[in-house]
Formats: sequence, structure tokens, C-alpha cells
Amino acid sequence: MTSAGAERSAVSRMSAAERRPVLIEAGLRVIAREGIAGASTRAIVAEAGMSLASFHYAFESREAFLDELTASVVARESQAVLPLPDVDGDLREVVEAGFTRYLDHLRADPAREQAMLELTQHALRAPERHPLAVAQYRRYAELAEEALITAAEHVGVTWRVPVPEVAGVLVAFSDGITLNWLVHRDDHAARVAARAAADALSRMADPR
Amino acid sequence: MTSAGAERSAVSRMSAAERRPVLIEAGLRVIAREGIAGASTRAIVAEAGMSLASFHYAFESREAFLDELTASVVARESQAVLPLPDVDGDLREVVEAGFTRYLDHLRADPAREQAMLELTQHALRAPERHPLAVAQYRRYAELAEEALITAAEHVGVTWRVPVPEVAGVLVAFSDGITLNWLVHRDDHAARVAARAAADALSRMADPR
DNA sequence: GTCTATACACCGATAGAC
DNA sequence: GTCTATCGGTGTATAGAC
Repeated sequence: MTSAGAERSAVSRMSAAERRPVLIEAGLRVIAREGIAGASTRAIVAEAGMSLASFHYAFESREAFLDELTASVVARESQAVLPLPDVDGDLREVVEAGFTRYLDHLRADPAREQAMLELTQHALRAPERHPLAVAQYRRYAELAEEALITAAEHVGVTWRVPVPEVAGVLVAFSDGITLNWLVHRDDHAARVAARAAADALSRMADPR
Repeated sequence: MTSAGAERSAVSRMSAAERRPVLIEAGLRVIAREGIAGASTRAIVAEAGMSLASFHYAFESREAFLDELTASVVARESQAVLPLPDVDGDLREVVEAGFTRYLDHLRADPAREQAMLELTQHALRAPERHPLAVAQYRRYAELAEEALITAAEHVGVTWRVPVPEVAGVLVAFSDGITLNWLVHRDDHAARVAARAAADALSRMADPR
């Protein structure tokens, strides 16, 4: 809308459509820093350098904003985890390398993963937002499936258990390892759990 | 305090010491029903059938209340998970039966486990409450250790990996399975993950 | 279209009547 | 000790000036 001849001039002259991603980005920073509870509309617009009224000009409500933020953030998670590390070895080693890569990602930006967990739990609270949490985890599962298929092809094995089920286990284990690392910040414990998870997952495949 | 000759008469005549557990109980119900965000002091006292002032007579602040609630709720979690099911079979089967028992517990009262997860994340947010989350998960790990030792003795094996590390993996996997079940409500997926977890854990022990 | 100013609800916490 | 009434602050959302 209004995107016809609009010039991209200054921050103070943005269309609502342009403001939305800026606010989403600012909101994600606030949530990572202070949690959902601290992500008031005032805090978000302050982070984005806008006035309070701009918020409700771009979004109908704070909840609608959080819904869109959740959806957008899930779409982005893709790149961080998907590209499988190009290691050689058996399936267990490849999967474990994938976990190691994810753990690096987690260590590099813990607040981000914590924010994702909070968004999930927030969505779980209201029945009308539950589908959002399901969509979020479906997306995780899709990414996991893709990675699992690639890994199996790479090392030349076949998944005995249906891939969607394997992917579900992978997502569940990753979640648990994430939450426990956020609590203990114990890299060794996370590695042990990752190895155990890789072990369990790799046993769901057979040599081709 | 004031517990000397106090008679246990009516609800309207309770000492602060008596009110505390009542408020904790009411607070837990509110959090299970509406989340931490909905657990305002007003909502809690309404649930407990008290006046607002009673709350701050029994607790210094809402945060102090949440701290005590978290601690008390962790202590209680013990009974629900600890008593190992008295199954026969190899270690994998015994551990899987433990997961099955926990999943029954989860299905019976999902809101409770969701509340526990929210309390953890709440504690993770403020640095001064982080130790509370650590204590919560240390307690989980203790319970897991106890169960793992009992299970190994029962089937006559020895843990090759240090028991605290095995317990850490158990807690992490349980967490992940819990969160994913809360999202998908998929019993089958939870069972598959539980079986995989039991498989991985049981491989950390050797025949005696 | 974009801002300032404000309406209105609810929050945690407390003063003061009883 | 226990209540009602209220304070000061913050939340979301919007009206109205420009």
C-alpha cells in the first residue's frame, strides 16, 4: 500500500509497511534482552526510535505484533541450523557434528534461543495462538527432516524409522539440550547429551 | 510465629504462616491456568479467597512469592516421578517404563508441567534468580540419579558413564519430550522419542 | 501520516480504619 | 491482625493537533 512513488527518504518518513519489519527487528532485540514480559509497546518503539502511535499504526495490537514476530523469526531460524557441516564419517558422527554446530549457534546467541522458547510458551498459553506454536515446531521439524535426509544420503544409509518421526525426536532432543544448557551453561553436559542423542538417532537408520 | 496456642478456627482467622502455603497452592493453580503473566497478586488472592492486603502480610513481594513457589513446587515434583515402575526386563525396558510413567504424569496434568517450564524461564530472566533455576534443575538431576542407580541395581548392570552425566542427559531429554508434547499433544511422537532416549541412556551402562 | 497528549485499566504495594 | 480504600506507576490503545 502507498508504495507507488514513495521515496525512501528518512526514518521519520516511513510507510506502515516499512515500519513493520523495523519494529519486528526491534521487538526481537527487546525480547532477547528482557524477555516477553519486558517487551511492552513503549519499550519496542523506544528501541526502534519511533513514537508510540506508530506502533498501532503498523500493527493492530501487541498480540498481533507478537504473532507476526513469531512467524518471521521462525522463517529466519532456517539458515542458522540447516547447512550441514561437511564432515566425513558414519551417520552418528555426521549427526553429532550437526548438534555441535547447533550448540555453537546457541553459545553465540543464547538470548535468541531463549526468546524462541519464550515465544513458544507464550503461544501455548492462549488457545487461539496454539496453532502458531504448532507451526513453529512444524517448521523446525521440516528443517530437521531436510537435514536428516541429506545426512543419510551423504553417508549412504536409509532411515528405517519414518523420517518425520526421526525429525520429531531430533527436535525434541535439541529443545531439551538447549533448555538445560541455558540453565547450567555447561558445555560438557551439552556435548554428552548431544552425543547420546546422535547415538540414538543414528540407530534409526540401516546401511543401504 | 504466633503458632503458640492458636486454634485452627476459620479461613478468616489464619496466621501469616498458615496463609503462605494456601497462597502458594492458589498461585500454582493460577499459573497453571493462566501462566505467570496472569498470576497477579490480585488474581492469586481471589483464587485463595483472601484480601489483597493478606498477600503482602504473608510475603514481602510478588517476586519473593514466586521464588518460594518455585522452590516448593520442585520439592513436590519428587513423588510424581521417583517411584520406579516395578517392571522386569533389561535396562532399556526399565528406563523406557520410567519415561512412560512420566508421560502419564504429564498427560494427567499438562498445565502443571507447563507451569514448571514457565517458572524456569522466569527465573532465567533475572540474574539474581538464575540460581533458583539452577537449584530447580539440580533437584531434577538428583531425582534422576536416584532413579538411575535404583534401575541399574534392579537389572544388575553398572553405569559406565558417570551417573551425574547420565542424569543430565535424562533430564534434558525429558524436558525436550515434554515441551514437544505440549506443542503437538502427540502421544505417539512422545513414545518414539522416549524409546530413543531410553535406548541411548541404556547404552551408557555395562553388564556387571 | 505522524506526532504529543491523554484516556482508561490494571499492576504491586501500603496507609489507615476497624 | 485483617480488612477496605487508595497511591503511584505502567500497560495498551486512541483522540486530536499539526
